[in-house]
Amino acid sequence: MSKVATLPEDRRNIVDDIAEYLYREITSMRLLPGTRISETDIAAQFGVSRQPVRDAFRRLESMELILVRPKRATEVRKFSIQAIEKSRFVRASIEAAALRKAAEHCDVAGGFQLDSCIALQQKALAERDFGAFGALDYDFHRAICEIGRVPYAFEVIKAEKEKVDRLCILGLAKEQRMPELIRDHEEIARAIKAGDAEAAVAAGMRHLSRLDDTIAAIRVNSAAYFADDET
Amino acid sequence: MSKVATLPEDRRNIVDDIAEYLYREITSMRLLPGTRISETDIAAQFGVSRQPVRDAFRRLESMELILVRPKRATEVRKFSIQAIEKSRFVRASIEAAALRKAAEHCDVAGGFQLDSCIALQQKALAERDFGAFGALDYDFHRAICEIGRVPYAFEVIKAEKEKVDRLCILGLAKEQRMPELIRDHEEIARAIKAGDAEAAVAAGMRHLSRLDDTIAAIRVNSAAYFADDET
DNA sequence: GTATCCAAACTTGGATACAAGTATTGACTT
DNA sequence: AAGTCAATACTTGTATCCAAGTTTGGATAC
Repeated sequence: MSKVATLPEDRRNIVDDIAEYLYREITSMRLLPGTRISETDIAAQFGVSRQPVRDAFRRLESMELILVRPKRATEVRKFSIQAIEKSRFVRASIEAAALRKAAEHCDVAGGFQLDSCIALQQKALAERDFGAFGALDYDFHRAICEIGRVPYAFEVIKAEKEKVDRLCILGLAKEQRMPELIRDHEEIARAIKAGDAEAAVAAGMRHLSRLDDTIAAIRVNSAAYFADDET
Repeated sequence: MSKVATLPEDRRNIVDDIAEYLYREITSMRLLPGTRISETDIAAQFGVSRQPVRDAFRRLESMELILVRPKRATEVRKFSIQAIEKSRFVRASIEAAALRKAAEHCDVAGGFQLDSCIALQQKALAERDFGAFGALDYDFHRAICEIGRVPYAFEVIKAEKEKVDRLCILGLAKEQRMPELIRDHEEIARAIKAGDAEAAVAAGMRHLSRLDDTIAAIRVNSAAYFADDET
């Protein structure tokens, strides 16, 4: 009875807490790439032993967010040009496939879902609510996957997006680009609703490529956060 | 001096050994889905403490190969219909993008690389060397990624392929289908060399879809290895 | 003043001991 | 004989201790 209710919260280990904390610190760039972190320090900070911290480190290591160097030190992983390239290729490939599926399966309800995302996004921009704007961008891309009946595609997009989003925090003048992004969404929605897969993919790829020069600029301005070669 | 030489082998932890061992056991289906494995047992088997085994378990858990249930037991993860669908969608998406790139960038050397793979594969089939046949299939898809100048794409394909390959070990009559697969490869190579991206993608997708009925059959014949719902 | 070398402090890797929860098996009661 | 309950064995989670290697800083020799 009550066990069923207590189980979910009981499942949350110390490891989960620490891993989630570090994940947020790193992906929000409060912990910068190259920063050294110590199992002992984090353990003391949370008032636990090193063991759960160890497990949390292992989890973040498998997410490629930290670099554990045996007997040496553990540090927040720097950006890798190759990793970014791979991530962007994966996301573009998945997004293209999802767009084709969406153009194929879009119905009236789906079209309305896209339009409603865009309208809310225009509202958020007008109100300068940039947090909501980002969340709605999220929703738009998720809607595409749902319309295409490939909801799992968004899991991949989300994972790849988060990798690059950490990087983009370093960028400037994001607000100026938002109207452009909304126009992209409008174009994508139009193509999907028209069932024109190729136009949807073309618009989608153009949308994604807008990040390229931003990333290139960050790579120059924040070279210290980039690894020299892949380790 | 000698330190530099000893470091690479020193980097190999016990954790790596255990994780690799378990990985091979699971992906080769020597350890069947649902089999319960214990940290203590594996530790005794390797003559080490539970600590490195724990770390190895965490690594395999993040690869979704095992399911660690706190205080209960750890077992080899069963197949999930949803996970298979997702994996196949991801691979198809990446492969389609790689094929387009390959058709765009293929030169004489690239064409020769593809033809040589196919020739060797025909030889392997004639000699009934099925191990070599599988390895060459691997090489063919890697060659496509290299020709398309997206080598990292193969890392994704490889990861997704391994997930499904474990499943396909349960299938039967793989040899009968090999000539069909070679003809697919020939068609793909022809389209790539001709620079016809859409034909290459079409042939590639047809190639991948040959697994669909095999998987459907396995799902019926080996229902015990499939999870009821996603956990 | 500079370079070299050694020692101490800090890092993670691994082993052991204990804690907490679950499943199973046995005895006991009905 | 069947069902219930409790004890026991087994699971993973956490804490602590020791081992091994790297780095860093200071002392010493030149």
